[in-house]
Amino acid sequence: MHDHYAEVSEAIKSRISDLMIGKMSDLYKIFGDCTRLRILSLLSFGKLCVRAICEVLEMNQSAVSHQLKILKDSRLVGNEKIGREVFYYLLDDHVCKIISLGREHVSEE
Amino acid sequence: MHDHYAEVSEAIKSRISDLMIGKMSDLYKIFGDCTRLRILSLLSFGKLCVRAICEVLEMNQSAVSHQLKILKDSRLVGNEKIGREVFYYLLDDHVCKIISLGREHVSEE
DNA sequence: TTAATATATGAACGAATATTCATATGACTG
DNA sequence: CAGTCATATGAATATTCGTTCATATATTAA
Repeated sequence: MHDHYAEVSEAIKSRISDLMIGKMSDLYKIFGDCTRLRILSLLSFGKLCVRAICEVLEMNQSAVSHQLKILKDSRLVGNEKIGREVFYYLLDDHVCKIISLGREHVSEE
Repeated sequence: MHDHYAEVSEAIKSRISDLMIGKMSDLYKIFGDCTRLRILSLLSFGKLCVRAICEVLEMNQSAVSHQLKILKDSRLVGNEKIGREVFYYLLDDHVCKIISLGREHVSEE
């Protein structure tokens, strides 16, 4: 039987903390849904109100609002109410970078 | 009522294709699970066999193998059989970059 | 050959979650 | 004020998905 202690202990040292892993996987989960990704991709163009997002995505307003809430709770987007419309916009630079990297990756297949 | 046609049409033009969005969200889904992320993080250290991964993660061998299969099917890892052990390793540079970006993001909170 | 070890995999189960429906709130309009 | 429009949200439903259990395959050891 092969002894794994050496490689395992080095691996443990190089391990990212479980707290960090949890936060990171939560972040990726956000990106791991078509609707949210389409919303983020749209918002990389600029500020849009909910109805505009629904029109482009051809989706139920309720579904879109639910996902916008998730994006807002995770602080990836912000919003601003003007009259009875609510405009959403990207809050974080990493969003664009992460989307770019993902796009690069799937383009190279 | 506000007219959205201008902003919506610009948004549509800037939109990533749905096929692309689907592939991208599939990629992020992979990262959106603690177990898979921990495995990828471990493998960024170097090649490891299944049992070593199980030991570090303190997880069921079956659970780990199932996740390794998902990682392999999505071509993020490769493997090599030596004797009765199977060693897994990272296949793609984007993996490390995406993990780095995610780590940066969650670190800045 | 028999036993033990390393890994893979199908099925079952439970947990997480995206969408829809119904409805509530709040703002503008006439 | 009454009606309409924009958005938010709780509940229900359906589906996806991670883990476990049982078991199969393959390799090494005795």
